[in-house]
Amino acid sequence: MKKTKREKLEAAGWAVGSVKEFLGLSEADTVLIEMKLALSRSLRDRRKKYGLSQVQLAERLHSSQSRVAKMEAGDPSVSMDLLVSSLLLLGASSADLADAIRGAEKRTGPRAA
Amino acid sequence: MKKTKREKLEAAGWAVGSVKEFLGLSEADTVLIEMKLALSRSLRDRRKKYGLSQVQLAERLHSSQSRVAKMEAGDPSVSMDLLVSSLLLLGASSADLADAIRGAEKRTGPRAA
DNA sequence: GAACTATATGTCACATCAGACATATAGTCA
DNA sequence: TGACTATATGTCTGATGTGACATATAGTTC
Repeated sequence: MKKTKREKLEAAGWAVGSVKEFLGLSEADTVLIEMKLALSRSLRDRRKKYGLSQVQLAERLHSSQSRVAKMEAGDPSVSMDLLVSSLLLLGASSADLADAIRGAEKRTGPRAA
Repeated sequence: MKKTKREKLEAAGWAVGSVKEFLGLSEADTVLIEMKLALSRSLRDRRKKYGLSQVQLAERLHSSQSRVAKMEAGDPSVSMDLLVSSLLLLGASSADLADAIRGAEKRTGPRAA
């Protein structure tokens, strides 16, 4: 079964080195976390840029100070949806979000691939 | 966090740019939906590019065919986290995701990612 | 020191999302 | 026709995210 699936994959055009993307679940997880952290930093930067406290931002988001703190801390209980919608409510454009996300590739050491 | 029925209508409609005014969606809500739709399209494109069925993709994501269908349909029950992590498992890079997201504003027709 | 502000952390009830399953629809082919 | 494949849709239950609250920590001003 698995052999068949893999054969189909490679026959469909997967580069040999890229097939590991399917198997490397933890690698995808890492990139996802990096993306969230990038959005977290972007949120904090944007909040400070407008001179808002976490409480003031929470009011604007109809949320709470503790959740804003967790958003900025990259807490696992914060979803990407919440981060993105919060950034949008702070005036970010989709291009701004794209910029924040673009550099979030996984980093395994001092050098980035 | 108010959504659900609006998103359901919108996801079913596909005339996103005009639905915003029809339903009176906020700009942030609209952009978030557009971003999710952009990721949905990107997921479908990527799956087809590798010649996978929804069932085959579901197996690799450790998910189900119905959820893959909902992801690609832009169903409101699908989170951005799920879309992004699925794309990452399909080999997308953070730069790929940035590209998909960047054009998600003021879009009125389909486009490949 | 007290009082005040800003941020962080832990917990909880409730809402939302997840995978799974059944089933419906649509297209293909013998 | 019927069998087969791919995709879509509805719903259930367990898992996860959310806002709210209490409380802790840190810095500032008096």
